[in-house]
Amino acid sequence: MASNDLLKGMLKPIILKLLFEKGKMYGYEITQLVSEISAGEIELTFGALYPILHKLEQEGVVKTESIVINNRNRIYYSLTQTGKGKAKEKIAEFEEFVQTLKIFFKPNFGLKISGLQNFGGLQLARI
Amino acid sequence: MASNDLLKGMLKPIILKLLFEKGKMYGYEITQLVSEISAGEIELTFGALYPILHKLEQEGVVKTESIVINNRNRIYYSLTQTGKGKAKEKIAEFEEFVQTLKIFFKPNFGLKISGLQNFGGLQLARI
DNA sequence: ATTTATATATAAGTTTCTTACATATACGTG
DNA sequence: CACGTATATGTAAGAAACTTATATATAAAT
Repeated sequence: MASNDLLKGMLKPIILKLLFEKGKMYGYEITQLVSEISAGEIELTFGALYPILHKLEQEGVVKTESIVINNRNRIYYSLTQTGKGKAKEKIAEFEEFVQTLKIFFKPNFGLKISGLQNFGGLQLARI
Repeated sequence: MASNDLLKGMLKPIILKLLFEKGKMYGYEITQLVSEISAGEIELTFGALYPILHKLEQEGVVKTESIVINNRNRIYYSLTQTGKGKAKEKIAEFEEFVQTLKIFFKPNFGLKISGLQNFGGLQLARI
């Protein structure tokens, strides 16, 4: 598994993305899918997951639906109408952020090469 | 600027990557370069930066060199020999993690399409 | 004279996550 | 039948990382 420190701040947008794509999911299912998608790289623990889900519900971003399957309780989470809008924003922000992160390991960080910035008014763009 | 939450855990690997590429840098310079590279998306605050640098020094990952320029003190940070090895590891981890993050917004999360997993033993790979 | 840029640093507080604990049913295996 | 593993949700204490506010000091620009 990836160094856990790297996860900070990523869990909420990942959960929102999953709910946005899948429509509705229950907690345990989310942990399994995150593990599957990331090929075991990201292990979303319950201690992290449930507080996030509860907070999202409290904020009105997600709503719940409780059903009993095989004598076991299962709580489905889905985005509310307003939650869908917020999720879209967060997902866009997240995607933009990942693009930004990628720049940090491009050759020369995608910056113009010093001394070659200017060729008769031509500007070198980001690689 | 990107939602600051997203930064958590990313600052240390970013700093290590910069030191790895640039050889030596001072604190203020690091904040400026991070801002430039990320086109203002990431603002590395001093309150975050200096504690990280001090901790890295304490761990023997970086060493310092203090000089006076224009009557102002300037402290250069560079990776130690052992620090270079650690930095390489962290950078590799970081890059792998960014690749993992990218999967979360691929169509179908890069997973096999349900019901089409198996074509006479052929396995669909990640997209 | 005042603001902005350069330069380093600490401290209080908040958020976020980890680790450990708590509870309960279902299923497979020796 | 006992035991472990999988399924399912949850709380609480603690650690780690970052934000915000504060402090200090010089140089350059307006």
